Amino acid sequence: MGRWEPDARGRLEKAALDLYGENGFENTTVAEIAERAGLTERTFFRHFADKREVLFAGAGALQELLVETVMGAPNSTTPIAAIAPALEAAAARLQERREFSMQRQAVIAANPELQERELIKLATLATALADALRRRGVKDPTASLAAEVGIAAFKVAFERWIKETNRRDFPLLIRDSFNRLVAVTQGA
Amino acid sequence: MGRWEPDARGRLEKAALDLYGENGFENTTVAEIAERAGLTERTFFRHFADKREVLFAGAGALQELLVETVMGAPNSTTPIAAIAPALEAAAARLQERREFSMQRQAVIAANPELQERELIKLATLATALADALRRRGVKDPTASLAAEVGIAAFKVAFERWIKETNRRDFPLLIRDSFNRLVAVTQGA
DNA sequence: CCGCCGGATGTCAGTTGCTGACATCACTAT
DNA sequence: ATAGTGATGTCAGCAACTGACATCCGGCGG
Repeated sequence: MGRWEPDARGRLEKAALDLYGENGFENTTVAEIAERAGLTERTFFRHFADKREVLFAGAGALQELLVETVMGAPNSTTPIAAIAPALEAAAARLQERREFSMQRQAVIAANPELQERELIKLATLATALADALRRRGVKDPTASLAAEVGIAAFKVAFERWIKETNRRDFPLLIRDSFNRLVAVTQGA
Repeated sequence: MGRWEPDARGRLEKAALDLYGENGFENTTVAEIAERAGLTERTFFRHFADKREVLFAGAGALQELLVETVMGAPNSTTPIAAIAPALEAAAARLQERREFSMQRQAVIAANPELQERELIKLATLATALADALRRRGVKDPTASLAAEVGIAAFKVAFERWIKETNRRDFPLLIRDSFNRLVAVTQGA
């Protein structure tokens, strides 16, 4: 056995999510999170850049999944046809951890600071998507536009997935968003 | 003449923008801003919720403009056709204060915290747009989708407007974004 | 003309997020 | 054995933000 209990980072993530849920984000101090995880405040900040970031540790993996899926699409596909499957794959990934996703989203929905962080993470995903498209030869501003629109579709689908009582399939909601997207832009 | 120099709020806004530009957002303390404006730190926080908000005071007016323009569109218009002119009007408004808009954007571009705030302001605009559409009888998720897509088009056009050396007309860039949008979603 | 009230500002103390510098201590490679 | 490495602890300090209370001018009723 090592010198310390293993998975300090994971303990901090769990303690933070639980405390944010129990007492709210604002009423939770970093010292409390660290204490529940059996660590010190200073150590928390060695693992996470700030008090919010602890909820967004998984964003990197999601970005990789998106980019890999886009890059793996057949060469002939249009930008949207390359992006949509990537977003569906990401949705499936989130659906695998439904409990966690919902607990996390409830915390975020209750606090504007956390919403800010979520938005910049989504914007980062959009940038990564646009980058992937450009590497596939798509020119700007088409690449940026397709990426931003894709993320917009994702946002709307995600909100529906969370809000609806009869839990529909998340990737299916993504597909539905894209279908409606076509209809909406037709009527311009 | 009043008891104090007039327009304390305006002085704070100008002092903040200048100092953020001169020394960077992080290297500027609220005490410095207040001092330059001839006020105290406490007074700064009475006018603005936090250190970032001082750069986003105009967001409310922009939102009103958007909503009013959407509500003023003819009854028969499609969601996108109602939104696009609103965004063009907003673009025109920003273009009127080109100097200010650019100075402000340079400061925001240099700091992630400010980008977060900008993103949540844009998200608020999207919510307001969706709300306006719903009041015009557009159902969800079409309303949310149209609003989010509209903001996406705005973001891309704004970035182009700022970046390009040969300053093109901002509302025209908005229109161009929407046109490309149709093409991109066709190819799904 | 007097005194009271209201609103914008100032003063002060306190909490909390976050950082830099340095210490500790098991584990590991030589 | 000894030195080095990496994760953690300790401590001091800055700056963002807040609540409580004081101040002070202007207006307004009497």
